[in-house]
Amino acid sequence: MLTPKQLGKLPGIGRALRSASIKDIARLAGVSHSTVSRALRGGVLVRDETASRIRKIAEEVGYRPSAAARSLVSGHSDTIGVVVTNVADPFVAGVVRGIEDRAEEHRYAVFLANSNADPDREVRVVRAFEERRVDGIIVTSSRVGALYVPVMERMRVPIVLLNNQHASHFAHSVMIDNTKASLEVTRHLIQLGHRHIGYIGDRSGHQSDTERLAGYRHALEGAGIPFDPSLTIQGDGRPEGGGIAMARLLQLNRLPTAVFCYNDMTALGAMRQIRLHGLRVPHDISVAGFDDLYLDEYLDPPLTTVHQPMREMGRIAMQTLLNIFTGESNSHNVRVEGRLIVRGSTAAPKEEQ
Amino acid sequence: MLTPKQLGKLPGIGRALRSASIKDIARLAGVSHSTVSRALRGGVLVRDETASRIRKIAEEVGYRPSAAARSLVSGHSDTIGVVVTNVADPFVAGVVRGIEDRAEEHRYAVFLANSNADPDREVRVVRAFEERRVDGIIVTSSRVGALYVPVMERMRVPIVLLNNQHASHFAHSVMIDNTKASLEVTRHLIQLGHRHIGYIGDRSGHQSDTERLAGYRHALEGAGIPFDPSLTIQGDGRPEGGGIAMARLLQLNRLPTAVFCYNDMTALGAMRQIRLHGLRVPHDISVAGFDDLYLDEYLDPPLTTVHQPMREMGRIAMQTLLNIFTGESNSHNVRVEGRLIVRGSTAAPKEEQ
DNA sequence: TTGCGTATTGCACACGTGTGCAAGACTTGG
DNA sequence: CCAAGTCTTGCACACGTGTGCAATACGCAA
Repeated sequence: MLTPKQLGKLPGIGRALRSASIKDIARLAGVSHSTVSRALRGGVLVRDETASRIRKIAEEVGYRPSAAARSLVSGHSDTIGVVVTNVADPFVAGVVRGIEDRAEEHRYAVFLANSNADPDREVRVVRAFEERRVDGIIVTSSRVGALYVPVMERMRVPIVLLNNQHASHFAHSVMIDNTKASLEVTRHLIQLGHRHIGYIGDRSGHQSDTERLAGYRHALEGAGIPFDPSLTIQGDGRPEGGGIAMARLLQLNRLPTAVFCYNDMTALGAMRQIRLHGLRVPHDISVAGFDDLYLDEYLDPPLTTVHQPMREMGRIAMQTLLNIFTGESNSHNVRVEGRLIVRGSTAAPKEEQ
Repeated sequence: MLTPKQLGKLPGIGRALRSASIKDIARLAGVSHSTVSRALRGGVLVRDETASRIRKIAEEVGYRPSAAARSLVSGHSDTIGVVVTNVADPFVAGVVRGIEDRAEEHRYAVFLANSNADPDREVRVVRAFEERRVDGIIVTSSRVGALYVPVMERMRVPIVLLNNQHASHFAHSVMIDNTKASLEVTRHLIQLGHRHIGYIGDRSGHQSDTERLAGYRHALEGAGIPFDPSLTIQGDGRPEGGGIAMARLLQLNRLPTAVFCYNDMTALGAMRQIRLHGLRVPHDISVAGFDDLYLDEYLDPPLTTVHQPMREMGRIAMQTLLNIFTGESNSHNVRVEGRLIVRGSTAAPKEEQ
């Protein structure tokens, strides 16, 4: 152990105004800071005895290299930035977990920032990332993809979009195959015997909404069922909007016998609205969602949905950045497949009365 | 705009190997880098005309100050670290959102790291935070609070614990009043007429579990109902554990008429198990939870629970750090009150047969 | 002993930003 | 026209780490 006197050699360390630097260790070991740097990094150009002495002192003073100083000279920060609309959204939280998983494996630190779907805030967030010199950026579910183009030009920082709009303008993206998955859901409903199927979407203009609607229409078409615009209603991707939209569907003269919802949160609100109307799922109306949130199987009835591998998608997004860092690839556009999961919320329609 | 020739004066900028620094701007403006620094910071010691010329150039080259260089000299990073067990847990996600909200308001960046309840990983995470010189740390729901004591000693970094064990060993914490809230829940069940009430807890050893159990027992005591150990079963804080625990309660000779669950996730599993047994909530068994997750009111029946203001608790934790940074306070132990929310999952017990 | 090669270490500069001090330019008053 | 004061700017160093180059010390062969 170091004596208090030795510690006294380090001005400020005793009372810890700042943490120990390699210069402090150099002073204690009686060598130059260069030697300390080499001993703690490679150790190749330093005599074994000297190196181990230095390492011992470093251990004793609890030395931690300053990432800021290191990144200043190395040119990279070993840090990435993640912009999300809202971490409290369970889909987003799952994605973030996957990102962080893989980042931690490779010793990258993760900055997390909520945009709250507010463009001004998104601008501030991106500016903060620029100042912190993140090595890469991942953006989930943003509507303002265009915002990131100048950032890429200026910083030359790779940006991976995850389920974003306008992903095609970017070199890197991870997207779920919305059209195919919603085609499967709708086909499932058709196979059960439904021919009067509603669709509750997200706010208009969202690419994923457009694609899911396209899959729905494609399935109807394939089965020779005419598309009925009155059965397609906008929601907001949350239970509130799902409930309101469902209420409108329930005012139609001829009720749908099944409803496909943009996502599970929307389905949650729709199912509640159906219950409030005194109807039962799936006896009166079948309901299907999208995402496969953890809670789906605990609902009554459990929700039929599309499994979207959120955590895996987060991992892929981070892996894409890692591949770019190591130069293993220049362009990445990953298309992830969804998987239909049939549970109790969908069933054959009751007999026509 | 700058001509390509002017841009050529900046080696590497044209092809953007690194972003522009104040030295680059100084060269373009024909002044020293000190003048640029002053112009872009305060602007007080610089002639107006010079300052505006510099600002214009900075704008044109898309200058962003390097946080690393700045923090090296300033001694603070304007960054905090958040350690969570798992972001995908909706309670945790809510807290993180609150933290990030307030941090963004004050221009602090947030590092997020999952520990996955793995002590080794938690150690690595904290080491990474040390190297990045975070100005403060917030830890949620960790079981290894003791880990952070040496970190505080070494870095002198303020640490705020949120719903952690052993919070009493630390100067700063934000906790919900578990005992009082669970006392209220249990009293609510007693007032409905229940006298045979089960409790499904978290894994043993968790402080919050101990406190919630204490509130439960206290309420029973106050009503003159003897404590029956066979009605108290361990879960794991997740639906799976809640289901398994409930299955054991359902094997008792005399079934409980109500069950108070450690949290809503546990209640989710318990309710499902009750349905699988062919019984109904609340007709046969009432169920209450803890947390008030967004999905509670969309369940069938909607879940009676304790509202835990997760987002607000996150904000308070961040605010505590900010207060410490500005020297406004030295010690902070905030106790947040829960609020009983009665919904459809609790009702009077059916008539004794 | 001398010469040469190698192992070990220190010097000095770089990264980008901030700031105390001094020097120069300019203004104002007499 | 000169002196004193103010305004504006540059120099030089600091923060903590990394690294090319030179210097020194050591071992070994001739």
